[in-house]
Amino acid sequence: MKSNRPGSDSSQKIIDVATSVFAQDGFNGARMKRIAEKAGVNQSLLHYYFHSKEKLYEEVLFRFFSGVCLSLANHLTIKADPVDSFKNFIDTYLDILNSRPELSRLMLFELLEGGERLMRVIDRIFAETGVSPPSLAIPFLENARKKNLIRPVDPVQTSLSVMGMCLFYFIARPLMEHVWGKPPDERKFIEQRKKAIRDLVLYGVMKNEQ
Amino acid sequence: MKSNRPGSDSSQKIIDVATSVFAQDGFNGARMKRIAEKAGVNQSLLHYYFHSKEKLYEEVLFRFFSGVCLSLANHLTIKADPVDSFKNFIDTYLDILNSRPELSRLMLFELLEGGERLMRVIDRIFAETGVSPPSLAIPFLENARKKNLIRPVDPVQTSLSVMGMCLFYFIARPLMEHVWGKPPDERKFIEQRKKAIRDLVLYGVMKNEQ
DNA sequence: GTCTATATCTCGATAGAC
DNA sequence: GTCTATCGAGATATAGAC
Repeated sequence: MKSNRPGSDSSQKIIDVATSVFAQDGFNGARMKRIAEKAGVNQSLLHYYFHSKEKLYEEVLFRFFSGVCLSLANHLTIKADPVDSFKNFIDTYLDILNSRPELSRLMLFELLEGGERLMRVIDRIFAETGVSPPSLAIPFLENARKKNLIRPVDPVQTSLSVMGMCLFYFIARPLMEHVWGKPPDERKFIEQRKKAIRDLVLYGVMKNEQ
Repeated sequence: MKSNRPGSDSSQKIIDVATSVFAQDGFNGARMKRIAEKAGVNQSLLHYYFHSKEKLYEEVLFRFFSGVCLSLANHLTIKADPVDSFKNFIDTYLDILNSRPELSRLMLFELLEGGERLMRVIDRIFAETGVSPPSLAIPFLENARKKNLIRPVDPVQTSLSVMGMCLFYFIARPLMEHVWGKPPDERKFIEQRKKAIRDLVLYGVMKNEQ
């Protein structure tokens, strides 16, 4: 299990640890020393493999978001019933955010820092796989629209709304718990979150008979 | 207008500049040197007035969020018609976010860094003014609920949804423009954003006759 | 590939003159 | 109150032995 084996996998280990450290502290807050320590390798190995902190970070972003996009593309399926499609979309999105705590943090740190590096990564992913946010989101709205089940909503606005609702909880959790109190059961809370977003997107808060 | 006047207002100038620099770069990314330069004062003045970077930052957070809470409390009014109340709530929230670009960035940087300092600041604001997120949000839901106009939604879930929808646009703008293209008129886009959030919260995407 | 040792730089903070 | 000068810590990055 030690890293100084022949045909060493130190490089992969570094990427994995760096992903978690960058997600925890952001690019500015992350320390190369800490990554080396947690990976159990010498600090100069990071430079040997990845040249600089900047390059290491971009490699982390690319590998991580490639994986997420693939996972999203695999799990999102358009059902016959548009309501089922929405349900699947939101559930999948929240499940992925929940199973990879790094995702929301890497994404928001990047957005706050301007997002140039993430844009480059997204372009690269799109060029290699054909997957992009619009290509993931639009079919669901068009499907429902064709069947005349929904209002003619703007896909950009709706995407912003759904992403904001889904992402925000994972970022705001500590503050939310401080202000509203800690929910007794975290797993149950996620399920409630899913249902709340689903119901809000589909029906809003108004009573049906209104 | 120079800073070395008697009865100098350098202290206020430093706070103002520091607010914008911390919002731009986050606590870790911000540089005391840059704050001093942009404020047109010597770097050691920052330490003379605020002792340390940490203390300066907390002072920035407190003054800024106090102002925002006051502004929110002033503009939020419960109307006779709950639909008008919601409209007012969302419009006010988006207007404030739009008029103070630092707000969403300071808030999200704080959340990503754990939020301990923001929690302390919120407690302090609550102790001094009685204003807190629940005290701002709950009356609107209760008002509508009493009149039996809305479903019995969870206030925590609904607050998370509304805040997420409102905040996300201001953070994701660069990426959104990269992926979906730049909207031709920014002011118009904000108004569309208001309407989209309002309609989604009230009615969801489903057609009324559904 | 992996290590030790170190160069180089930048940051936050302080001492002390004025 | 405001300045100059500087300290000491800690960061990224590199040189070179093994």
